[in-house]
Amino acid sequence: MERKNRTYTLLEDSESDGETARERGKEKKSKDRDKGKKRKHLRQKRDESPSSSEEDSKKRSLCYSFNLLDAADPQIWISSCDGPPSNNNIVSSYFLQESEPELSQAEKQKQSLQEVRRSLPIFPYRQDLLAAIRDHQILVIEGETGSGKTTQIPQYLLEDVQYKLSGTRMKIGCTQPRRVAAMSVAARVAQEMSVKLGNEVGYSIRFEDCTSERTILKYMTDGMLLREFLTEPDLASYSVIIIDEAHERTLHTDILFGLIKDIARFRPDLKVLVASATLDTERFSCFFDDAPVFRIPGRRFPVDIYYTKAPEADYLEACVVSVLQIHVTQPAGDVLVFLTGQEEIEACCELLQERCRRLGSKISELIVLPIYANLPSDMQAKIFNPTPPGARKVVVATNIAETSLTIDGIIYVIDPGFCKQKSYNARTGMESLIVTPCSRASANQRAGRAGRVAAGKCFRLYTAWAFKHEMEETSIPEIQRTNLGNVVLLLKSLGINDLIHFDFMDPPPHETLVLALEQLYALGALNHLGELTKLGRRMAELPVDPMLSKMILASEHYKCSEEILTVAAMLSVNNSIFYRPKDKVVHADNARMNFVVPGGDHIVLLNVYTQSGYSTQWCFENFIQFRSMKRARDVRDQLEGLMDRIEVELSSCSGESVPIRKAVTAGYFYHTARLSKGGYKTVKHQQTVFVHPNSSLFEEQPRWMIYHELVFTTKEFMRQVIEIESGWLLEVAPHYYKNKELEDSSSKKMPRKQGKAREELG
DNA sequence: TCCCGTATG
Repeated sequence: MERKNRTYTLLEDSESDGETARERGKEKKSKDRDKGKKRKHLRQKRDESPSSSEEDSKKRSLCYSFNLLDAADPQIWISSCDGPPSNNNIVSSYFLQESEPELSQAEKQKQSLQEVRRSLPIFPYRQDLLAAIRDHQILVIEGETGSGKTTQIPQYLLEDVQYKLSGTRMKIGCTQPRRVAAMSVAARVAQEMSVKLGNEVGYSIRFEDCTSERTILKYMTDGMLLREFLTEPDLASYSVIIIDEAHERTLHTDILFGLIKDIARFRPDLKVLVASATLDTERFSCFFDDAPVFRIPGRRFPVDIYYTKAPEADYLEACVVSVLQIHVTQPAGDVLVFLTGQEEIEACCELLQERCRRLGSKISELIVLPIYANLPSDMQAKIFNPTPPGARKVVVATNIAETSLTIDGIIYVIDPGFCKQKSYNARTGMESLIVTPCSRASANQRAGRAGRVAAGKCFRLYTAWAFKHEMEETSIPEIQRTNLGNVVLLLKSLGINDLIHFDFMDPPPHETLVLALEQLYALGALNHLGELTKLGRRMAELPVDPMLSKMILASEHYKCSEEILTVAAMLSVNNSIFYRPKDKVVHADNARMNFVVPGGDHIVLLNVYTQSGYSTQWCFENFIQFRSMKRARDVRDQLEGLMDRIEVELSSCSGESVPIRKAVTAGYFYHTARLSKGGYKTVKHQQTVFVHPNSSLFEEQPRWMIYHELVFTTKEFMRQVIEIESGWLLEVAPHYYKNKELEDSSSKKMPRKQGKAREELG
């Protein structure tokens, strides 16, 4: 195993920081805590022969980490315990991986665990790290994957004498971007500390709080800590907050940055650690008032990087050929191919299988396996099966394999350099998902996947020039690519009124904030001064988007809260409820048609939920994603549990459609479209939009519709629509709609099928 | 006429 030289660097600029922090501390003690204040395509050409490029000056050698313990890198994936094993969420567990069949003495096991701990790259830095944490309130930790930072730093703190002596024992909180990471890391640390998971060491994720009063170390998702701000705006029960995987720049992590930087000012006793992979640590340091950076190396095997000599036009074909070349010319080792989505992956797998069939016995066995988030779990699990001797495994993946899961045995990575990226246009309120060149950081992450178990090779299907000049250094942070309605409501409820001047590390587009504020005002969540109303406060209690929240609150008036809770839960997973594999499109579409009822897609979703048998078998037969159904049930249960708090009584309209659609309208009146020549026009922006072909109303043409979301793919599509009557708009939002707006001036000529759906409703 | 990259509360 090759290791990079261990270098210890502690960048220090702010000599007076400790001083001022202490002074602030004195100030704080004398005053009451003021909680109210808180608040190009890269044209590509494949190398003729990847292995023959020794002389190629473009060949690079990078080192990447070998990772046993990092949060983002689960090594073994097993089915979760609850429910049938085949179709559940896959859950990782270091715990099971570590437990050996021979039941030797617990003592012996404990010893070997401590040996493993001492062998981690971070171990030699233990004392310096503790000293740095003692001397600085905020510390940026640059730790490569596999350094052990996620599991070890909290333990070092807990073992440290200083920490033990520092008065009241308060919690250490450590955030992770993903649920599985929070769970598996907590399990690992509990094992290392010989405590029961949920006692001293626990985790907190949505739907699952595995902590107790004894918990002093809590791993959690970043979104969960954000929610905790609502009940504890100064995080008083924490003495240390660790923001892990900060480089991923998730929406929630970015908001946490601003909030934590703020509370750190009047809580000098709070220690903040921002842990990130290499890259960007200077930016974190800069944002946190020049906080020092502490560097820890990781463990890694070298990965040779190969580029193409010229751009390649057809990267799918290039992938297929590259895989086959590796298979024929390279020593044993599995291959990981990064593509952008389900369709590409299915096409690639088909091509590979077809060519292998044609080559027949001339080549050894090639096992081709797809993986993407929407693939049913039992099919996902196949990628973790060990490759039989003599065969080679090829995993064709989306960027799910970039951070969310790790496959053992990968030696070769093929990277065409693209990914699908969501963007949000605040002027139209439209989302789009577009294939774009990925960032250099992303490309390096992909390459690193080849160097986990041994030295590896990464074949980049673009030129070294393109890598250097056409790719961005890092990806655009999520906060700049997404609708912020939810975030704005949360910040408002934390008492942060001036969002335009909120301390964002990378501020979102101005229009995004303005649209979010505008919509919250229209919903009645904000008054004309931009302050939260009573309604707004109730809306903020629910972990859903503002319009959905308003819809739920409105359902009380229409006596259909039971149904609306279901609709809300189903909408929150709607993009993946119907399973539609390419080879069974007809069957899948027929199965879906069986659920169609009049009124629109929301009513269809309600119908699916009502009819759904809680079994994998039922889901399989009806082309429904079991995982999504399970999630919908979880969301619904959670929301139902919150109804008390927001004072909504549970009631049912026995599935009658009009009250349900009126409640939806009360939340989504901003999303109205009216029939016009050649499609629909949104009422507020006069934008031409179309009914999505998957909609139950695709062939109907009701005059007025409410859409759940607007997405641009090949056209401007409304996804999830219901039919409404224009009069309802005046009923639910008289402050927003004028009678004049709703007059039908343009519809002298009625389209063929107009009104059909309504007749059926009776 | 479709196409859902990945997460999260």
